[in-house]
Amino acid sequence: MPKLRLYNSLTRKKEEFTPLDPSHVRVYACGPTVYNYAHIGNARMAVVFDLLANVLRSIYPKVTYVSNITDVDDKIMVAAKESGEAIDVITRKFEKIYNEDMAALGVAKPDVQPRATEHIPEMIALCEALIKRGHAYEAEGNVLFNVPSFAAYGGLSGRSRDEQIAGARVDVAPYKKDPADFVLWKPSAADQPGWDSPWGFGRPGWHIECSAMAEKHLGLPFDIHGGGADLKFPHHENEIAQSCCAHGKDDDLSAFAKMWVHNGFVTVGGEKMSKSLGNFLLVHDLIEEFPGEALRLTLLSAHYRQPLDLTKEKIAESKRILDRLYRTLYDLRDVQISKSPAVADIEFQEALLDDLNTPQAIAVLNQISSASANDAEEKKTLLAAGGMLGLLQQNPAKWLGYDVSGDNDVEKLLAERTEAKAAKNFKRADEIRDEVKALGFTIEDTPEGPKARKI
RNA sequence: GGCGCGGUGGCAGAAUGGUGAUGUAGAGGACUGCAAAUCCUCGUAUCCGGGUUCGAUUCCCGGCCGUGCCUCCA
Repeated sequence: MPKLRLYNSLTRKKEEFTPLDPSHVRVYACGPTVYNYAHIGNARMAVVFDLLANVLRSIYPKVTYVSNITDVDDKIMVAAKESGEAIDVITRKFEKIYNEDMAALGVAKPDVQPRATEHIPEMIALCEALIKRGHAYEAEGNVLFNVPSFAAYGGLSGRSRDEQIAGARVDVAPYKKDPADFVLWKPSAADQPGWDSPWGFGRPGWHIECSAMAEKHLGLPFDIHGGGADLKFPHHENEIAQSCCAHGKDDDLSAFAKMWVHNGFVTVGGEKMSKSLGNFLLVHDLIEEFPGEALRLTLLSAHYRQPLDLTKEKIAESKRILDRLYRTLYDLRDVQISKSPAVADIEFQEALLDDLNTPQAIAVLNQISSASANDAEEKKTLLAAGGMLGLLQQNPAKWLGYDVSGDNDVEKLLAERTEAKAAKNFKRADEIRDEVKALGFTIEDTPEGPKARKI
């Protein structure tokens, strides 16, 4: 069986992936907090783990991929106050938009997409377990995780306790036993979202929801936990602390998830997106301007751990690459193929199995597209390889804009131009080309006659 | 300040201790009435300085530059 190699953030090494249970691979990736339109950083995470799930499915019989929706968070409360909309209206709205936008990028919905608000009892149970084991304490309606109680804390991000304190710029709440302690549960005012708990009316802190949802839907330990690189600290560090300590695994960082996979950032203009710079790129806007598939290819054009600087020029270039690949498929449109094979191409597969080396995989895809020893093989392989990457599954004629049926004006002009050409009236033929262009089409003369293509 | 990542052709971007992929842009050519597409050809690309080595873009050390995390963040 082919083996996947993945860079494990926990060990800082590329490792061979060995599932805990080869008959059922379990993956969790931190999803979005739904209070605004998804930006391209959210999209990169979704595309990367969608691809990882595809690759795992190609070599293991069963894969469960869980990615959550965080629908309780102070940022959502702020957004609600600003817009005047109810919190659940906002979260449902942006959850829906998130899923629609990701679908436009060819991202399949995760096998399970749990909502934080539907796992409050599990979070409360985790808090209770942590208190019982002496890893958490109550103070003024808060439940706090006591960081010094977990000696292995900081192992994922490589931070010693001294460094954390030295680097801390946050005000330390007076009720904290230790400056590094973080909130598991906090009190809510009557007008804030909250749930009854042993510590009064309150709501979860930021990190506990992922611990609860991952455990509920995958069981512990599970195989791979993923997310954006910025989540490593403190979010993932704290997830590990909560989940390991709640189950008495005080000395084993991998008792929660065996491997940690982090995707790199998307930058705009060489800098991280931020509100102050005003350089946020939203998926919602980009897919108005470009096909979602072009954006997906752009997101896959750099290795997932590398930073990716996204520009519109780059998306446009991806579009041109897809044009060429779809043209290859269009040229093979009459070639009959049997069902696509599970393994597209050995080199292609090896590229992806080597820590999801998508640039290499795309290079192989290009080679397949230009080297055509056997048309049926070529078509089959392109479709299979493209499918693995979430690309090339559309109708080539439609993608290329050859589908002009029903446009009588264009068809009439094409016929007229054919006549003009037959009469060697090239002046008129060129005029018609301009007229058709004004209608939004370009004319391509082919052995089968002229074709209009939507620009 | 602490920790990390990166600097490869115009641009994007892999890989590698010994002929440096792939794409895109550009140039030339074939084909075409002209185009488009396709095909062929082309380009003095591994940040700088040391070290290890028969050999370094690759490994090590030191610079310089860029960027990220340390605070909400995918």
